[in-house]
Amino acid sequence: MKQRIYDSRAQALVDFAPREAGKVGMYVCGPTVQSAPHIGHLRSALVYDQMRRWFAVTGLDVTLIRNVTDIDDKILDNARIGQAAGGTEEWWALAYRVEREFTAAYEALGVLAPTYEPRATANIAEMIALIERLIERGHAYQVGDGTANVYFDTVSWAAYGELTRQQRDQMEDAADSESVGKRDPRDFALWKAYRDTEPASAAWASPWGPGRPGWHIECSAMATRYLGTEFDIHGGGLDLRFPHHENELAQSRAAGHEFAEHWVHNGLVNTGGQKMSKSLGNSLFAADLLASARPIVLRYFLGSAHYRSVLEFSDSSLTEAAAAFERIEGFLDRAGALLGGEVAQRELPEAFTAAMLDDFAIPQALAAVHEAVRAGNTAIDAGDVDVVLARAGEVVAMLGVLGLDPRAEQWAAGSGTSGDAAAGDALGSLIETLIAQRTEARANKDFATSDAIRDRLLDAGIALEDTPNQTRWSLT
RNA sequence: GGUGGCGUGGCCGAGAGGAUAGGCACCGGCCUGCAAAGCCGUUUACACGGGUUCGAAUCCCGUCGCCACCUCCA
Repeated sequence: MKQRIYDSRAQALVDFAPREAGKVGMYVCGPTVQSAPHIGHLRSALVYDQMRRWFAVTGLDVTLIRNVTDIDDKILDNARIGQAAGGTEEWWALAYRVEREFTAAYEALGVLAPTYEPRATANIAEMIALIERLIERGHAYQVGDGTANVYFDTVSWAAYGELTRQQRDQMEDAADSESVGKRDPRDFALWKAYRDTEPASAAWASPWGPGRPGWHIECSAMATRYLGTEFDIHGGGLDLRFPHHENELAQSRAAGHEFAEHWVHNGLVNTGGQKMSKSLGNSLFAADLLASARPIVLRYFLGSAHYRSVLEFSDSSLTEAAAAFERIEGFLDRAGALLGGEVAQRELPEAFTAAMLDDFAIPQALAAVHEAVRAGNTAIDAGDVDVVLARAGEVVAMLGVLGLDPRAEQWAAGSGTSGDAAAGDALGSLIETLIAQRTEARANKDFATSDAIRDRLLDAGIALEDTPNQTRWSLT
């Protein structure tokens, strides 16, 4: 069975075959590091993380490039706002601080580091070279007023609009077209002239004069630098289809590069049926989410809708995701207790593989996980060790592919007892003592005492579960 | 005005011409001293109106509602 993937440009599911056998090159638009990461950023990163993990499972050597846009209007604006309020942070310090917040959030979620993470400011020379090439080929121009502004000439590129199937004359005009000397309202900035209201540190020398790059040119330059003029997959959020990706495609093709063979776009996150936005006050910041749920539960939640669908977030989302995920964890715990140790990974079930090959259908893959959990639980109740081994091994394998194995090193810090190991041991020892007292009380049919012990522990955040041979405890 | 998408049971969320997706919640049963966990089972669906078909949530037409994007000194 072949890998199927939905190509946004073709607007169809297509068979995916790497351009070069055994290898896949992916470029994903990373964040503009202007303010704190939110749930949408996390979802996007996770989508491509799970894609690249799956490609690796199928035997491909993945090169994943995810950029950091660290120079942009909003970064300069936010630094200016901070300084106006009495702060001292420079735009580049702000960008770097926010970049580290993103990295921390990605790591907390178990998003693997990309193969490389280029910064826009480290690729200015490549951008300038690309712009020069576009001017030479007649697809870009410096405005005639002597400023350093350079625009892409959309009229010169007949295929303009091919990604999103838009007709040039049907597009709304840009509001700024008159003031900056564009030949056509649809033309977009490749190089933005330095203005004296901006910090000198935000300007680079160029053949047209000091300035900084436009938004889109960076991705064309970086994708080409690290993946070549032709590569397999370009991804990003659905909101980037136009203008960002349309422009990237136009300028790259106009420069004579084949560029991305397939385009993929991940869906956005809604709350209360609305896109989240700062003006609505419904932003869901990564830091808050990571503080209100275990990271692995957040990761499970973010994978609970297909990557191209809108994902709805509500107050109960994380609670529900926790309940669902704890069901899986509970099975692994029970299976581990029965089998007396680590569960050896087995082959992936057919249904799981089929789901992943079908455009990364993770909700269906999770259904396969739950099927195995249910069958495994039944086998535990029946004492059928062989079946328990098989199902548990499959569950571990599937969770591994999705980056959701609760026993993985990644999650060690965020699970179980807080504090150091000694404190954990001391707590465990205390609990075991109380459990022993309760077991004795139960043996004497002194249920008032046994229930009191259980209630006290529950108040302290420790839940007890009686099994046929032992009483197990867990933190709630 | 243009482009793309969506409307599935209390909630989340798959599917896409012919059986039960899955999870959460709820209810009943089994198990348990009682719980918890687990297992079994019941209930509640495919926005609306037409059409095609032996058969439509799934295809076609229309209507309604909702969402995203439409170029960056916003």
